[in-house]
Amino acid sequence: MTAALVKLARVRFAPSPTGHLHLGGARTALYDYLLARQTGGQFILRIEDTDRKRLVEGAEQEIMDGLRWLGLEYDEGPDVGGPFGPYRQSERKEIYQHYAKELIDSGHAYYCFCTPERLEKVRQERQKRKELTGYDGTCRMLDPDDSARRVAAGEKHVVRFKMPQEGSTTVTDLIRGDITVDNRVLDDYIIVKSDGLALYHLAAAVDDHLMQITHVFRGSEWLPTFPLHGLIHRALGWEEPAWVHLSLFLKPSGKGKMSKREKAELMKDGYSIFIKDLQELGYLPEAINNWIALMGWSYDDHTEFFTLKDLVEKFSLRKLNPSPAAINFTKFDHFNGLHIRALGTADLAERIKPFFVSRGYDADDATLLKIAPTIQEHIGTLDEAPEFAGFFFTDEITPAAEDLIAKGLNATESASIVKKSLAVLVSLPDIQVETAEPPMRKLVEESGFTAGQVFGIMRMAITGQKVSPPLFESMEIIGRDRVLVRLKNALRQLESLAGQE
RNA sequence: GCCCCCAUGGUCUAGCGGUUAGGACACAGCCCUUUCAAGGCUAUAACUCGGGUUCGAGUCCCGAUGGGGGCACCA
Repeated sequence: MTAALVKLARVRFAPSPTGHLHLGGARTALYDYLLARQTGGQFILRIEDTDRKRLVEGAEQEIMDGLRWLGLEYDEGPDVGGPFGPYRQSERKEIYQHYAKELIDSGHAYYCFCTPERLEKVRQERQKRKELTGYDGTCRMLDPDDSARRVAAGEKHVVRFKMPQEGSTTVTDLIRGDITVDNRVLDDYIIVKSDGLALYHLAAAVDDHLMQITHVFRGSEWLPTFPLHGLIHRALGWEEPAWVHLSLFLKPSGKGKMSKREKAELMKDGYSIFIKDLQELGYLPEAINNWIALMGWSYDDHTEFFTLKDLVEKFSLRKLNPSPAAINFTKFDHFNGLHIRALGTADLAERIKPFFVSRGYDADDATLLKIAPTIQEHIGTLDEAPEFAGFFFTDEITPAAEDLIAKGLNATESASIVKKSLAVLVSLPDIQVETAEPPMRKLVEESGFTAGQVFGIMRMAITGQKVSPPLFESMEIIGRDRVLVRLKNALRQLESLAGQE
């Protein structure tokens, strides 16, 4: 009901293609998507590739693939187009130059001819004297006409934003309120590099304005340059978007951001902060969305299970939390289990298929459909499916003889159990759960052994595993003939062991 | 060093001046049970510290401490 009153939001996710799409980026994109969908506005993907040196081959594609896999379809972007394109900053060079010129003409920016070497020297000297390390303002004093002539003559230059030298600047963050900074600590930031390409600060401001972005979600690492961004909009006479600085994700211990080495270490535990890895590790996009949505946002006391659709409905800027959050993979596992169990049978069957195939199993759809419900409550990630249920697709079940001996029994007793079970099963018209289970339970009662002992041996004989899906359901799927063969093999092994007793 | 942000159990969080400080994950125990799970129940566990304001502060203000982030012709 309020949605109709809310202005349609145009929200952008603006990653730079310098690496993998990770949890932090995914959460930003998720919030972007949620606000856009909730208000009936647009979700835009903009690639911030102004730094040509840091480009990583394939990164842009991975971002696009990742977003789609997560279900975060964008309405405008480099590969889908849109009315405000191009959506790659490297293709918008002239646009930025136009506005840089405008800033220079209006006295809000100036040309700077200082070399990187000189800058570095100044920085070091200032550091030694424990002064602010910002630009010393040498070119700020130059006569604009002179500067323009030097530029026209082809002299190498950058463009700097002219920061007010007195007073303070106040910018407003939606979740943190007003942030006021002394202008003296602000630098005359470079906004156009000597190669003519704009730096983030200018490019993002220009694009956000031109693309009519209403809300900017970004990481709180942008807080220090936040005043600059506000000032650029103001210098150009533009209304600022609503700024939302999201809290950072900390490593599981809560102490700092994850380092490169720690990211690699994580993989050993079956975790990763990269979306692509998570997909391969058998996590559901639904679970990722649910989990990261709750890291920095909350709904109410009791609901924590959310589908994407739920989130679109329930998301609110008001409930965003400014404090940093430690990544908790254990909770992620919990959410993944929840979402696996929420899947329909056919859906689950389809999703586990690639994991069987990649393990070399010839997994057919019909069988997959049958085993899906038997494993649904038992697996935490999709990639556990093959190790848990691979025995459905192979006849190479080779349990070790000793593993066929039930707890508290010897080989002779265990062999007799198998023999009796075999006799019961052979006598049955079929091996359906309803047919096989009652007589087998009767056998347990009459034999004096425990259910655990009898079914334990059968489980090992039939599945080759100590842990498996429910026994009778598994037997039905495997089929009578194959079950009998596996039982007979087990009997043979046990008898040979019994002979040695 | 300078600047900025943050602060409720181990972790994610609810709380928006008066609550037995609520929930979730994890952990422990119990129930269910042919394994592993799932599910149900129970338990342990928190307002960083110090000053104010107020009849009354986890909640408002100031300071300290701690944690995080930033100080590039990267984003």
